[in-house]
Amino acid sequence: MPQHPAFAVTVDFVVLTIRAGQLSVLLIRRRHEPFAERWALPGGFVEIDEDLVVAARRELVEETGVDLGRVHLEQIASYGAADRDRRPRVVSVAYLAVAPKLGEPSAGDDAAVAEWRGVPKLLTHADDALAFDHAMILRDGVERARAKLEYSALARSFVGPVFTVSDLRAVYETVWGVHLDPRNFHRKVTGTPGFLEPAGGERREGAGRPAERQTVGPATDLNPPIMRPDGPDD
Amino acid sequence: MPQHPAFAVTVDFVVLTIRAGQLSVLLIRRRHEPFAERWALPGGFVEIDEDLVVAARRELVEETGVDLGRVHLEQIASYGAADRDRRPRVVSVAYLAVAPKLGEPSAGDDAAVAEWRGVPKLLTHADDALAFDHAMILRDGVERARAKLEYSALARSFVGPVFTVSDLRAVYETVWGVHLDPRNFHRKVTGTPGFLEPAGGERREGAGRPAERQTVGPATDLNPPIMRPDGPDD
DNA sequence: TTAATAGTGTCTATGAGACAGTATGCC
DNA sequence: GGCATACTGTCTCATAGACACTATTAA
Repeated sequence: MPQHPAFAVTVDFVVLTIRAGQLSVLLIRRRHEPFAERWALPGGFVEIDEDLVVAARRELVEETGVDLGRVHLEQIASYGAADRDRRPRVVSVAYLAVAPKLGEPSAGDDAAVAEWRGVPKLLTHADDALAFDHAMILRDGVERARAKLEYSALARSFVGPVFTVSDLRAVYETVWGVHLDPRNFHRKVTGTPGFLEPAGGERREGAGRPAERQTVGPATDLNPPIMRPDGPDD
Repeated sequence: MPQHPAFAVTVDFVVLTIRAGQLSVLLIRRRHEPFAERWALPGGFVEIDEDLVVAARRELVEETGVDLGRVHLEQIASYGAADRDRRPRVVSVAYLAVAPKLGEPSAGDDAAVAEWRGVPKLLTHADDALAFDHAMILRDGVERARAKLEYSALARSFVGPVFTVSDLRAVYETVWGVHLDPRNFHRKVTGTPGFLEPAGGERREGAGRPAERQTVGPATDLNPPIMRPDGPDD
């Protein structure tokens, strides 16, 4: 039997949420080399007997204090180019989490700073701004989220348990960076069986007619999908 | 700085093609423990300075003699449950390849046998039939291929450089396990700009009017997609 | 001629996008 | 009242699915 080359395995997290009307990702500023003082996705080394997702959650808590409860979580991909890291060979498994507004992060462990950063601005210069190949991971994660809004019920993961159709529309508009017709959107989401359940009651917010409260229905897929318009328009 | 736990990293390949009118996957029968004599996806350990995709191609050639030229290739996901393997901790990165009819495989290296196996029958008892967690990997790979037929030009990867609309329809019918209306399918694929380019000339094959020869166009995405009918019907 | 496959045309139902109009709140 | 937001209805256009029909071959 051959000797197996010894790899280090890391997990990295793309945690997305919407803050201040902007698609945001949780970043840390690295305390140690390599890439000390550079911004990076939270993550770290997997223990030898630790499941990958467990490791990802642990590192997230250690570095940012953010505890993902039962939020949506899925694997993005693995990144293992032979020259991707300055240390001995590393393969990194990236995960995507989508959550409603979480608490403020608090830096800990290997992180000097932990905070939410706006995605649109970050993507324009991510290669310069982020450590390792985290720019690519971020792009893949954001694109995954954007794509899943089309054909899955992922959008509900960005809002709390009770929300309105407008809240949901804001998710689509924010993540896609487009403007959607409120009337057609309303007809679409309320007409998709199992996507929304009326929660009863209304919610007043500033001017205008109060919106009916909604909660999540059993549907996990949208069929037919909500088509994404061609490109950003705002 | 902490010591990094030493992982072994493997690559596994789900190579799909259509043989004898059936969606087929390339499997090997393992020569060595663990899971000696069991069927498995081709794959093996990644060298310490080797890119993941390079390793996957190398292992495929070593074990099956199949050399993927410029065929479609993408990562499926990584599989790293802490108890997934009997050996020291292993994380496996799985790749999907889709190719037109390749040569006959020839067993080599760690493989006692290498051959194409029909996917539908395999999926019904994959957990018993395949080593490690390769049943899950196979399912994920097949589902990825099925999904990508809808919105991408992946179907062309199952056929040679010159083909007919019927060939392409056979791909969809075989991979999805459904029957499609030949007339609507023809209208759909010929009406999607950039999907097909007439290659000139025709092809006679048994009875019936000869089909016009086609070759691949520049399009990589299908918009609107070709919708997959509800379920298998043959 | 018959059978088989390739390709075109036509009808209908569905749904997306545009947008008028109504309901109900705040100022 | 004026304005903003929520919600409903209506129109049009595009397209998927069903299927009639024509075209071209082999047997």
